[in-house]
Amino acid sequence: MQSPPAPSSQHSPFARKLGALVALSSTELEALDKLHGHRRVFSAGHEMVHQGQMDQSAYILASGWVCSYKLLSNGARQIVDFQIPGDFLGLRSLLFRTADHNIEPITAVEASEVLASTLLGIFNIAPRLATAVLWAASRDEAMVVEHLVGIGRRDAKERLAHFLLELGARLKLVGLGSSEGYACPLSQYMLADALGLSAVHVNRVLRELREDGLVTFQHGQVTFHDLQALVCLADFDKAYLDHDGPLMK
Amino acid sequence: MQSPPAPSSQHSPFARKLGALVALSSTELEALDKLHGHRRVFSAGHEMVHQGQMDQSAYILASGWVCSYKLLSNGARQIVDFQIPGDFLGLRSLLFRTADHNIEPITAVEASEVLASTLLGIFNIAPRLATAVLWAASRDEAMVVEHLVGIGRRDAKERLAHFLLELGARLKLVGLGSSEGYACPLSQYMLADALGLSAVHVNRVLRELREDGLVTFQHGQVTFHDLQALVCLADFDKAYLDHDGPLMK
DNA sequence: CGTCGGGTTGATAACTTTCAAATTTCGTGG
DNA sequence: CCACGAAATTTGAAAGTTATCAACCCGACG
Repeated sequence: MQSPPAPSSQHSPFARKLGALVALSSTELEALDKLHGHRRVFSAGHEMVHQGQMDQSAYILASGWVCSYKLLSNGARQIVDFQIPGDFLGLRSLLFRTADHNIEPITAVEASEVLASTLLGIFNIAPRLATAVLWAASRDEAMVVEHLVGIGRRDAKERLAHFLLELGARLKLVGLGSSEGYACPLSQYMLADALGLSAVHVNRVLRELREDGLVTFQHGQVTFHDLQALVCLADFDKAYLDHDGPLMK
Repeated sequence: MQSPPAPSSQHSPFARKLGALVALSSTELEALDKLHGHRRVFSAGHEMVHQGQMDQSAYILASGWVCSYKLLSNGARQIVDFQIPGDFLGLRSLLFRTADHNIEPITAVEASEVLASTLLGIFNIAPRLATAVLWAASRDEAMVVEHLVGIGRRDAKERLAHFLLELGARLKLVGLGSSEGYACPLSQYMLADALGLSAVHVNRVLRELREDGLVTFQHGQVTFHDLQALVCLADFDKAYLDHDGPLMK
């Protein structure tokens, strides 16, 4: 969509992402590379961060899928977002003293741990990176907002269509998907908890979408059969996902 | 809840808010005061920012209520958040080149306009303020997340109860409410668009809450009749709204 | 093999919306 | 100060969407 000036493929996907928002100097790029210190591995189902835990780290996802969710006292779960490779996760857990949500790997995961002290230290060395991270956080917030709009004002079919499209667009940005489709390790239960629906209903709606010849969600694979019609049904506009290049020189 | 060290009442409510997150030096406080340059007045119903507009300013609300919302192509509206005095609004519209949502005053409003150049300039002079604003933005995101959870996994009654409590807690923080209740200029239509319900249903649920002796929402006044029972019904935890004092010295 | 989690389907119940209409509130001009 | 019209609130009835419950199927895995 655009060509960020500095950060090239030799830098981390995360640096590339920030570089698309704020033009970064080589000093700043070096500072960013420091973030990728402690590479850690997690396996599916073993929580990385638990609601209420204190002094948590953040992570930059290198491979695998993760989900962030909250649990209610009635036992219900709301998944707030899924993270895919290249995503920064747990910023709020790091910034606030205590984590306000859970983070759990969906697949096996590799991630770089980012300590609070490291991140704040980097903001000292390269202050403009704080602005860059603010930008990135705002983009994440825009995603949550879109998610909110979907749950609040779209019916199940539109909502599911929108979700599959958004995920596709995000995966495409990091080279894990195309306009044909993408590999997707999510279960229908997870879709349900993300979309505020029951798993049974997700299943039915998925069938409708399939029978309409729009998308297919099977065997861990999402396939778009009629992308344009799907975009139209979902009223999907990917503007909030990618941007027009560095806004700050 | 806590006593922020530096910023006292002589500074703006916004400075006080940031001061609760990051200890601010006097230089930084002065820089913040620069934000309150152009005081502007808006009247109810006249949009401040429109979805798609470019190069918008942000605002710091001095008085009045504002709402941020998105419109869907099917005509539905989802209110993402209400802003009350002391709130910063339109950060995303400023950070991204083009606004991704509408902002509209609910009552007559006074606000200080913050130009993009001013804000970024201040980050240059006082880099730690960027971190402080990142903190503030994360707190806002936490609110949106809580909102998302409510719409996704709470039924109408819990959702409404939670909403009224959250609003009350926020107003209390800026001295506009107490545990008795607060003045509230919102219509039932606005509640509906915020909570993902129909106005008719909001009305019915409001009646139930009233008949249960929990809260009353009438004549522009919210009154808590049984706060504890309401908190229990809504599973309300205000942890995400206030914080434990400066996390960064 | 037998179990277990995920997917699928039908039947029924619950919650919420929509439509329609009556009632009340409130600002404005006479 | 009252009358009027617009907007907001309220209520009932019917329709629609989604959840819940229950059962069955299937493939992975120990």
